[in-house]
Amino acid sequence: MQNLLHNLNPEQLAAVTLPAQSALILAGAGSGKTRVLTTRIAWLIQTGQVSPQGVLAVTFTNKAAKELLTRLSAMLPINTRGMWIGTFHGLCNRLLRAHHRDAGLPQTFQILDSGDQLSFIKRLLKANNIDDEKFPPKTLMYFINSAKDQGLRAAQVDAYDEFNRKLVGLYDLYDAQCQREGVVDFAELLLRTYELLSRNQPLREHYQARFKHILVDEFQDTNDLQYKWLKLMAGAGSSRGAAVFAVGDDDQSIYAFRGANVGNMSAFEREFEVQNLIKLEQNYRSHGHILDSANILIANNSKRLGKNLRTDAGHGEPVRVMEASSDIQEANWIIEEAKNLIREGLPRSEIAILYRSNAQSRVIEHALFSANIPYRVYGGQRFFERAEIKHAIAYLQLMDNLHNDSAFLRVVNFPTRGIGARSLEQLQDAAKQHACSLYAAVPYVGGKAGSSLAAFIKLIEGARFETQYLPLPEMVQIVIELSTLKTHYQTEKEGADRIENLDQLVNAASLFVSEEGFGKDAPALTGPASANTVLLENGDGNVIIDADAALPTVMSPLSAFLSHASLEAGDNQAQAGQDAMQLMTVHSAKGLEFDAVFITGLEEGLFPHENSAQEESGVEEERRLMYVAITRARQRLYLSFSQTRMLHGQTRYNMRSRFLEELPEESLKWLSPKIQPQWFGNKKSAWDDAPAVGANRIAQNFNQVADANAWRIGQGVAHPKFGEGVIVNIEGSGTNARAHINFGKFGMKLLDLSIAKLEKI
DNA sequence: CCTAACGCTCTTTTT
DNA sequence: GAGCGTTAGG
Repeated sequence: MQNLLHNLNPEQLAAVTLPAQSALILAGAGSGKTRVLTTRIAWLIQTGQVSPQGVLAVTFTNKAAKELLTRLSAMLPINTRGMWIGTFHGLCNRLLRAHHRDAGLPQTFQILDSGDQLSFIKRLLKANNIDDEKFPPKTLMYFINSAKDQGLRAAQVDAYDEFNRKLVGLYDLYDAQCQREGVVDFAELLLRTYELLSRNQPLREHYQARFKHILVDEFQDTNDLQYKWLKLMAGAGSSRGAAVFAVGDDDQSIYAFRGANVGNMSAFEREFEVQNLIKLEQNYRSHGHILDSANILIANNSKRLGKNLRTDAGHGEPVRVMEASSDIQEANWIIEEAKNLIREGLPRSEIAILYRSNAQSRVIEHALFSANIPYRVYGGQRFFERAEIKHAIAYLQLMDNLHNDSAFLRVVNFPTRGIGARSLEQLQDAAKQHACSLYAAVPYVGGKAGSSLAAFIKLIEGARFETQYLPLPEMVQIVIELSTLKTHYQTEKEGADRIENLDQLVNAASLFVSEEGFGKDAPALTGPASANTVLLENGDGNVIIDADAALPTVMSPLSAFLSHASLEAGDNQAQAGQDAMQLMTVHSAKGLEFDAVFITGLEEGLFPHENSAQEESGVEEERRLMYVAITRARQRLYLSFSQTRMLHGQTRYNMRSRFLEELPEESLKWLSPKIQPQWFGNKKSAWDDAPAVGANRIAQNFNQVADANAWRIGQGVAHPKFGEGVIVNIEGSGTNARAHINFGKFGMKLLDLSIAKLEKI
């Protein structure tokens, strides 16, 4: 135990050894958050305060869960199997598998990833003759997901107008169709579990009694439903409730756009009667100038719990700032600086290039490629999202659940077997008429022996029969062959990579079987009974099976593998292993750290992003994003922006980011001359002072590119409706040019210069 | 029924 | 500029 607590600083020590009460740990960037979390669990177990079975630790990503588990097994000589450590979704999946009957789900229910969900919705709209111009699939998807993320069923959503009433109706239809097909989206995993536990008292009490300590990572990222879920799981309010140990950083809350609610932190303090609030403010990562920049930047945010990072490291190098004339020049500059760093002895993998949006990576990649520097881009397509893998998985899904229409439609004519749109339309009509799945509807549409559809059914049935007693990897192998996916890609000229990936899928299945404890001889389609299964009597004399840690107790290897494929989309790293520079969005950099970091594209409209600039809360989230970006750096930090940039095939002329003005002068070193733009006189908003713009360099630069008659930044204009205003920014060129114009009391407008009736004044 | 050409959109992302 | 979805033609 001595060495467990060894080397913790006083705050960390205090957090790790807190009594069994709910606690909120405000853990700043680089303050040893994961260390505290793992040591806390190890300490609780080692001191006998809790058994491994009594621990529930929740994370957001599989990566974080895995890291928790590995670091924990290094600390503790015990089997970690008894502990429940996983993502919200992974844990809910386990619960729903074990209690599928109580949750009203088929045993082989399948999980829709976001791509699946979108095509599911498109299909729903088409089947119900809904105009997808008026109700775009993405809008509906967002509507449904955010309702579920708040814990609301269709009936509970407040429909305040005609449009919303329609959306609610579609939400209801959507849920019904999911139920019919035996599929569940990500948010549903949580909502279903929440409803299951709130309705089923014996079950709820069983789990509440079991988990004495609940630990939550990245608490600032929880949404409303996850918070309610935690309250239920912990038995909040009851005297025997679990101790919830929540670790988070409100300054790193960057996922509000997908439902995360930082307000959960203060709600937690209140509702869990938190007596122990501990701030971890000692930073072990960054040099002084970098940390000062982060602290001073984030101080511009109004809604904060308040926290200031400090370091014992010296000031270190100043933060270097560069203005480039174009995005291409920006990329070339980055590469020159990176070469210097590499020459100084930095490994390439310790240099990261961050950007706000993925579209920015192309120019940088091109420059790196020309310079012959190995690099790795994060955030590309994941393994399980590749088309060929999705197809193979769909065959398996269909075999596991014949009513999964999404899977049916994906592969019924792939590879092509002469089943076209017309036959499928008929089939869909028949399915609707008989209220059954597409698979079951085949006999109704002349699925006579010999027809293409009948042949397809025969294929699926044959595959089921042939593989029913085979271990999972063989099963996958055979399905890839029988489906003719392999031969299809063999005849395709670019198919070699795809075949390689299909082989990888068989490997993934083997790996999954050995890692998740599915014996190689276990039958693939039926779940084996297990000695680990815990049986309990509930009040009605019914039996509750505790969903214990090992998946084999509650589901078949195939179902488990399919869940795995949806819940863990797999690595998206290209050529791992090589010492390569790291390219990624700021979002995906969260949780990582590097010796040297480049933050690129620091321009108004890009970072902060224009879609976030409308509301103050949007700008504050962008600022937190910038804070996350800065705090990734250990020793060197470079900031860059460009006068011109190609975006969506058009040249844009952006002002430099307001965030640059918010950094401490004394920590910065400008590598290019710093031109003082007049519109940054105050810190409210970059737009506010726009009318004061006179001749400035960006405008001049714009004039060099465009012809003399063109509109220019700073030009005063008159509009028939909005009156007098001034051009603040121009994007695009020629007939596509649009301008941000500040019309004073009418506010900022974005007008098409070739359409709007504007006069120069 | 299948392929090629056009036209629209377009943050951030994990599960 | 690129990827997707729709439409026109083979």
